[in-house]
Amino acid sequence: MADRKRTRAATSVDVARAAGVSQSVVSRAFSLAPGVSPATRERIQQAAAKLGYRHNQLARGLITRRSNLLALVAGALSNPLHLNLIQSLSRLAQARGHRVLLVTAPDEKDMDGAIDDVLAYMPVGIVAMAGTPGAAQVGECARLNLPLVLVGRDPGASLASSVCCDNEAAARRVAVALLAAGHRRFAFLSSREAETAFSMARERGFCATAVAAGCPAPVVVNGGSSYAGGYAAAGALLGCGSPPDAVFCAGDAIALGFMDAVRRDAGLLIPDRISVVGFDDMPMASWTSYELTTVRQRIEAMADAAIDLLLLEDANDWGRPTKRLVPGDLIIRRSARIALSSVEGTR
Amino acid sequence: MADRKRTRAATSVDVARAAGVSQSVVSRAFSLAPGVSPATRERIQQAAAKLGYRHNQLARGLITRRSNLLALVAGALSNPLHLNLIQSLSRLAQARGHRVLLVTAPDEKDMDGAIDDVLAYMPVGIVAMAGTPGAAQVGECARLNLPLVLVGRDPGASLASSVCCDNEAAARRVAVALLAAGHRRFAFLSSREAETAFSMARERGFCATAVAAGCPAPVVVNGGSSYAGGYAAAGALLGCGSPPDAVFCAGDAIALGFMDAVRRDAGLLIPDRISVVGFDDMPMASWTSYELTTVRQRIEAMADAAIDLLLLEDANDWGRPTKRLVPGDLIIRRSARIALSSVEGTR
DNA sequence: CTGAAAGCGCTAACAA
DNA sequence: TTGTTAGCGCTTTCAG
Repeated sequence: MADRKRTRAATSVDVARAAGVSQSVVSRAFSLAPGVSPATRERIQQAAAKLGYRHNQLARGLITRRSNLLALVAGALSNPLHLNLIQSLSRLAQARGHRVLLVTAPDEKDMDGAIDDVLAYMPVGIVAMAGTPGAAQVGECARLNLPLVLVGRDPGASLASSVCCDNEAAARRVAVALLAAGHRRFAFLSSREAETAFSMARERGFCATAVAAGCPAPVVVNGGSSYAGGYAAAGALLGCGSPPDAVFCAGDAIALGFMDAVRRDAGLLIPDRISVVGFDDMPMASWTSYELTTVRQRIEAMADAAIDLLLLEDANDWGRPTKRLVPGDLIIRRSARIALSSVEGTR
Repeated sequence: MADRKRTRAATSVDVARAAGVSQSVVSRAFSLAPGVSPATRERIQQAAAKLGYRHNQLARGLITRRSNLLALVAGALSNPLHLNLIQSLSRLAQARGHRVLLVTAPDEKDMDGAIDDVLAYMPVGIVAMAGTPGAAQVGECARLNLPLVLVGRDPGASLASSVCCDNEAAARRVAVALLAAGHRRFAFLSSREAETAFSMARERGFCATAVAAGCPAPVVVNGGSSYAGGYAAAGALLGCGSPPDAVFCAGDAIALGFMDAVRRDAGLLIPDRISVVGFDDMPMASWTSYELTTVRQRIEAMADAAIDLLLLEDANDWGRPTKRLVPGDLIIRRSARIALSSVEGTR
């Protein structure tokens, strides 16, 4: 019955006419601005509801010179945790009145194109994940005074803000716990081509602590960042001489692959003969086949910090880039000989 | 040097001035419309590049009455495959010149609010995943002539288009293969509160085929859709009387949980004493601890079909809703006693 | 092939 | 508290 032949959606002008007020009052009513009497506001709501009016975000963004979109630029999405991160980011952004514009880069190195084209939507800011934007793009954001925050990646020398798990500290904690349980011969399985900063930070914290305790320098094997990589690394690691008694992996997928290889091909008992520790705490880590001891990343907290930073920089002007570190939690399961008592207060 | 004190980004007017043409020619040049001489086009490109001009999508969307955003409304994101789906969707949409506006619903049932608010961005269309929009919202989209396609969910009686794995056919194929290998006592582990249509379609195809072959009706256990659910289901299933000799699970996570329970608690050999088959083919299914025989969903193909449908409906007017079924591939691994030869042509 | 002009639906001064 | 008015940056007739 309410469908006259109007083909276009209702606008604020229609609402104004229906409510018997001017269009600008309608605008104020919907932007929650002050200066509208409760009675008028009510009439406007009624009229709007009746007409099925919807606040046009494009028009709003155009005049405001800023959409309420938060651009999420993603590189190589591979880890199941990326899904949680996306979800948390989107949920939290929405709670603050923003929506997420998701742009995936063709590959991890090419986030720059993605950043560039998201600029056309005048977002409130950009969150970059699973990849690292190039210096040129970071600079461009700075020039435009557009908040940019990396999550899960170290910005290195660039001027972007970031929120990161405190990889190095967590890795040190792992080493300390392993040391306390009597392990001495360590190995570290790194991620990808070892170029990723987060993997290097984990390696650094772990190895430095082991060496400082008088152990031989851990063997570092680079087998790629996946299950297959971890599986393959086992061959390289266990084939020669005396195998390590504890291995720390740059990611859970690696650790799980390594465990499977150790059990199937080497026939070594975990953790009796060899302890393995992962990083991330993805869902599979807790499965009974693995019960992987690992470092949990607080994804939700990281998402929250990222949005916080973004909105904060949006309010103020670009200052120095901020770096926010979120601690990782050591989750003790059964893949490593670590006594719970040795890690008081890690959780 | 190029930074004069201009604080606002360059607009098409600036470019026009710099190139010595009118603004409308600039517009044509950038919307790839015909009717601009190569020479002029070149001059415009130069000027634009020099000024760092970016086509403002908000303004374009406003005048055009249609942004080039594709709204992706997601319910409960849980399965690792959801990440692939999001990624594929976004990649393919981008390839066609669109960008993805991601809106996550607070919970699976409440996609309606999400749909409602995405309408304010005048998207080209809406893709719904991991949840099912309510009838009211579907109707609203129809009224607005806005393409809506569900992926991975059956639209039931509603007027939305959909692209789905052909769950029933795949389930039948699983039953046939199991039957051919001599299995007779079947069980089906269903998903969630058994209300999800996709789980029911799998159950239907599987059970009907088993019964038609003269087997006793499969035992159906509902343990939730996760690893934990599958793990728990094993207790219920293996505790009483004669255990099944083959179990088909509504999802891989369930199957993996079930396998772990069978091996750890019941001590039964897989596949010698009991065959297990999953659905989805998530990455973990191929891990050597499991080597799960399962039905692979062609995520990429589904994403492609979804976008296709959307853009097609966008071009034409809303007609009858279309339903596109994408076949599932039976992937033979070692968790079930199925001879490869018995399933010719499934791949 | 190019230019002038009229808006898209909204916000934000400014006036009343 | 409300109304008037001038655009935001772009597409799109319609003339030249």
